[in-house]
Amino acid sequence: MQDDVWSPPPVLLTVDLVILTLRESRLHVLLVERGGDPFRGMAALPGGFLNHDGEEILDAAHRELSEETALAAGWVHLEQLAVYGDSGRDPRGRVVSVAHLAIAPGLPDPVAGTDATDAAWVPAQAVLSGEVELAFDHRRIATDGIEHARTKLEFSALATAFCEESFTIAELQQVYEAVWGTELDTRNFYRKVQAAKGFIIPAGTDRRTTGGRPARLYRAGPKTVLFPPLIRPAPSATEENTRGEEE
Amino acid sequence: MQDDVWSPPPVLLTVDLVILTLRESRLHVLLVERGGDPFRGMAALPGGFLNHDGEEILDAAHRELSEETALAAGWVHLEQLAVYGDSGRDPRGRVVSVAHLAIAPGLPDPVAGTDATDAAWVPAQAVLSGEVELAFDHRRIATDGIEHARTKLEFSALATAFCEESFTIAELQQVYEAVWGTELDTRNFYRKVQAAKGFIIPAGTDRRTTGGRPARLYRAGPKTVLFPPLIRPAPSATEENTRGEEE
DNA sequence: GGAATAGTGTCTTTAAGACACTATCAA
DNA sequence: TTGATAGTGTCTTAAAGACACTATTCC
Repeated sequence: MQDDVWSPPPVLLTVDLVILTLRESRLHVLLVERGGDPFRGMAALPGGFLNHDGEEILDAAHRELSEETALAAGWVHLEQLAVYGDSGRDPRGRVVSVAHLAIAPGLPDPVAGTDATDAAWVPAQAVLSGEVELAFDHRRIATDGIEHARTKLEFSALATAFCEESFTIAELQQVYEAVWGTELDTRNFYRKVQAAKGFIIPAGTDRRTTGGRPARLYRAGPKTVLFPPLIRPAPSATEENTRGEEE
Repeated sequence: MQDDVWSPPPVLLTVDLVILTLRESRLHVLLVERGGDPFRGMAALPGGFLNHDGEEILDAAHRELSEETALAAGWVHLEQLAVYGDSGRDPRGRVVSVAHLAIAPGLPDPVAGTDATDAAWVPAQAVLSGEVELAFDHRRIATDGIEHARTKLEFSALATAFCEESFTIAELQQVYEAVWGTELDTRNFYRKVQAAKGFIIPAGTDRRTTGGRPARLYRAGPKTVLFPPLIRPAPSATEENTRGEEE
């Protein structure tokens, strides 16, 4: 079946990042303009090759993240999403990408990174709808990443990763509304976030004001698994995207 | 930052398989005995390198699966789990593994495959507990795979992948009990599987008998997403494994 | 009739959804 | 006092958990 001198085919590894944040109460993805071939000039997810043979994949993701966002490494949520390795996905050869999901509070305008001539926050909706074209299979990766975030919001405390260290319940609700692309009932939302013990805990006696009654401040609690979860409302058939439940 | 002639470090890609099945109403994992170095003679997950540069990752997983189980490719559930690429995980160098989860109905005793001198079904519990030692980081991969299956049973129709084409509700309950490692209330289970419309549908007028009242037969329905889901009971603190909910 | 397995019905509790009012601040 | 934002309470419905009996077959 295989030669005596057969040796496995090497591949090149990249990390690609779906970096999500909220800007003006809407979900945005960070995209870069590709500075080199292939797909020069086209929008793409930030990412790049491993630096050297010993670099850990997660370290590479952190490195790319800080190159693109100039962010303190400890403060953002970063997790592996999936591998994309179809043989035809990169014209340069066999390039396998480990996609990561990164989530951060409202970020400043990005700085141009090493491989990018330009970087910008783009509304997630523009990527999902196909209005913005992406290089490689990056639209698929971005779509998977956004869907992953939407699901994880239901069962984990991920939403707090979109917030500053302390935040109001109204701000937290805006996170859910922006990521899910729905509107939520304030009263039920208050009830549910407080029923999930350990999700958020009061942050001192601090308050903040913007004209009306001052809001209580909270910070992320110790629990990462929400119980009961905050199930997102089923999209009402007329929505933007229908969840595929049929086989 | 990088040389003019810098080029990205190549890595070797493997696929590893967490193959789950039910034997004697207990969850089992397929393990092989390694026939070559490193870890010669130690138990490991089935898997191997990509065959040639153009081979798709999923195809490689299917190939390894049929090499180990001699199974019709179309009948098993196979999905990507995650990537394991820590630089120290393989003494041969930088070997990155794409782990897959495979689930199949009760399988015959395995046939020895290409790289394996022996293969055997091992109770999942023996792997989770550490009673069986695995090569590389395969215990971690197997643990992640089992946990993935446990969670997916809650929200998807995955359980039917453990069953033959037609099955009884009692058999389906055994799947849940074996994978979760819990006992379930028969009456509530009947109610819940039937409340999840599209999960199972009656299979003709067929019945099967084993001494008592004949059972109705069902087959997998069109829905892959269960609503309402079948939430697994919270492990009661005294259980084998406690779910980490704290950070 | 008895053993064995299949299948169902009810009550209570928990959580979700829908819905409208009160509270606290600044100007 | 008005405008703005924060926060709460109730009723109804859906689903989970606990629990015990009836149904159909073979012997």
